[in-house]
Amino acid sequence: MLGKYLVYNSPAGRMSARIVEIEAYIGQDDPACHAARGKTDRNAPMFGPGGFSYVYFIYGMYNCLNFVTEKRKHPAALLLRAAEPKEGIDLMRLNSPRIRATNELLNGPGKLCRSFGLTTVHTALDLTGNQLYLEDRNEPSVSFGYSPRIGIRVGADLPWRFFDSDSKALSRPVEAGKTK
DNA sequence: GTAGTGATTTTCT
DNA sequence: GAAAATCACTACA
Repeated sequence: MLGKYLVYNSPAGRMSARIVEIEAYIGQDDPACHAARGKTDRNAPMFGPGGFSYVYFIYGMYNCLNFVTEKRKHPAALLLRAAEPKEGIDLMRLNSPRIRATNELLNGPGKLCRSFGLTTVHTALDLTGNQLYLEDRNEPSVSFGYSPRIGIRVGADLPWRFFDSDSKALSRPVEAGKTK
């Protein structure tokens, strides 16, 4: 998924961004995964088939966007943490007026959803539709790195965060010795 | 430039 | 009633 393009045809216009940072949340054995304690109203999309969105509300102000990856009854998702704005940058600025640098419009899971205008009404969308989807533009493979996941209190020892180590739009600096 | 802390509300126990 | 897959502001160097 790293290096692919996220496209969102919003009511206000088309926006797209190159994905540069993701985290994996896999199954009921992963203590940090929302699905670890069973199915609830919130995490229900993860228990459905792959290829759907999962948006959840967190910390009273922010939303985070995930892509469901596995088949039915096998909860797993990728959290989109950061991306480089490509199209619709003006629209993103309207949603995040306090952010000045273009590279900072999408460099965090909360900011990514805010700049795109995504909320929980966008959860469980079919990613093969024409509203929210991925595009593979066949760009050269990226130099990627990995690190422990960020912002969680359990399962933080698993190195399931992956990022494009050449990007200037990461949510955290590249740590020494972590690139491949 | 980095480090520390308040904001704010849904969701689950 | 407490915690949460976060962000932005403030203080200080």
